[in-house]
Amino acid sequence: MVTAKHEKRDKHFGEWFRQMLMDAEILDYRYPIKGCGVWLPYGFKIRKHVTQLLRNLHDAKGHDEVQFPILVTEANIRKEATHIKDFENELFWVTHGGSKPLELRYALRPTSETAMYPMFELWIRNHGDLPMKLYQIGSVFRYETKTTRPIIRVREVSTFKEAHTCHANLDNAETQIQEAIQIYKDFFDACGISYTISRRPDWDKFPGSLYSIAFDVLMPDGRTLQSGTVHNLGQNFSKAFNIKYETLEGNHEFVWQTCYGISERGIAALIAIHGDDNGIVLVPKHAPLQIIIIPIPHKESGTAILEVCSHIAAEMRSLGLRVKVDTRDDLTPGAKFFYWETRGVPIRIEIGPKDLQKDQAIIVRRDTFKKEAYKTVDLKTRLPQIIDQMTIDMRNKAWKWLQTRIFQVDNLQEANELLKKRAGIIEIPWCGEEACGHELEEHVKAKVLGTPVDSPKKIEGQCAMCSKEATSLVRVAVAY
RNA sequence: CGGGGUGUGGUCAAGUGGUAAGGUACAUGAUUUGGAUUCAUGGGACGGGGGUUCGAUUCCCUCCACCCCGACCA
Repeated sequence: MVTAKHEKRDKHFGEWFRQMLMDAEILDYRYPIKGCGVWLPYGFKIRKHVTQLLRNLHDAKGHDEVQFPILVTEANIRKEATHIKDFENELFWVTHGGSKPLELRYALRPTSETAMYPMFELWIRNHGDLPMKLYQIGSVFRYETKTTRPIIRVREVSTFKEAHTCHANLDNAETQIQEAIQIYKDFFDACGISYTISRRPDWDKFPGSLYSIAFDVLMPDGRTLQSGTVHNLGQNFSKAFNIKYETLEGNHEFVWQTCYGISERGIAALIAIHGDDNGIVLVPKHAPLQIIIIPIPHKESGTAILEVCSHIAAEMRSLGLRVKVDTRDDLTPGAKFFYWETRGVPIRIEIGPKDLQKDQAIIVRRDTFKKEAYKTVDLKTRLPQIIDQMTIDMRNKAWKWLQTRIFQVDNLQEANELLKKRAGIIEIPWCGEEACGHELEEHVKAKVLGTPVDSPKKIEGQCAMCSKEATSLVRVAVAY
């Protein structure tokens, strides 16, 4: 009997991940430009479900979807000083129109604040225009590093969902931050992805923000992937872009802003967290195909088997499930098992001559490979249950795994040893001083993720660096 | 951006200063079908540009792309 193995995934994660993208036909990264990849039909369908989930979550909280241009004027991109300072070295520039050099060059947006906010200035007139909550899903471009990795570190982020909100005061902006965090929690929970939420240290916050809160996903190789961020921008950008509103009293005030983003890294996390050595494993919600029915042909009863298969398929479809019967006659059933396992189809139904006799079907779960026989008449009620249970089990498994990879230590040596072997996320007492944070990063050669937001723990003891009284735990991990 | 490595059909991979094995995938036809059935037949490759040479896939330079380490970064 087949069981789920994670040997290759855990020991050679990079190689495994690339293999998955190609084998499961998610993304072809052989495009001739560094850091760019092509979403394949199957991968694009997964992407569509994921982006639709994001749309639903944002729409439900009163956000409106928009689409801004990719080109940004140089003047605008330079308006907020700290912002441009951080992005300067990562910009792609458009310098020519046809064969003529442009007098004013354009940048490809590395994120869309500087594309959107000049328009916000025009749109926002008075308190009635607030709050304004917009989002878009599109591409941003960053020319930043030699070490690109498909989906995980790219030069064209092709699935960048970014939301931008404007508010009348800081309190409302803070409330929005909480709503954003909840949206992202809902998102990752629906995907069955485990995560930590940390408040980034000041030296690592989004350029131009008051503070940043990040969702980090621990990958099987022990490195964290920053997969979602929520920023409180304060009035930094509204002052730079002159976004003002008229109050009830007739005064003109700068708006308070937030922004929060999530990218295709969410899909990378989805693949990495649930996948095994046989392929990817999709949460039923996002699977382009949720049930694959594989007939086991037989000389005499072959036609009858196919009839039962299509009957079951029709029944599943009437439940709103995405289902398909694999009728290809040039492949053996075994070959089909492998084919659909690679692509992560959550449920497999096998129907052969034996099952026909007993009026039953064999149900196999992709995550556990658990095989069970059910009466054909019961499928209609049992399959939705199995799918729900599978979703819950996958999420629980992800969280359970994460818990085993978070370590609380009180000294640098222990932290260093754990991080050296990429054990996971380390939590260590910290006084909150930047100098100690940098010392920590240098000592363990890893990145400070920040202080816990999800489970603020009471902390007694001393800063592992300076021995002063610790004010909080700080998380540190080797990051992507 | 610094250091190192690698580019041979879709993919994996031998080999050569005189145009190139094999596996797998693909196509066609048979045969099989409860975990990748077997056989036959077929098409398809030396990353781009420049140089050395009678001749370059092979040697040199360069560009592009990929991989590893570091820096930077979501």
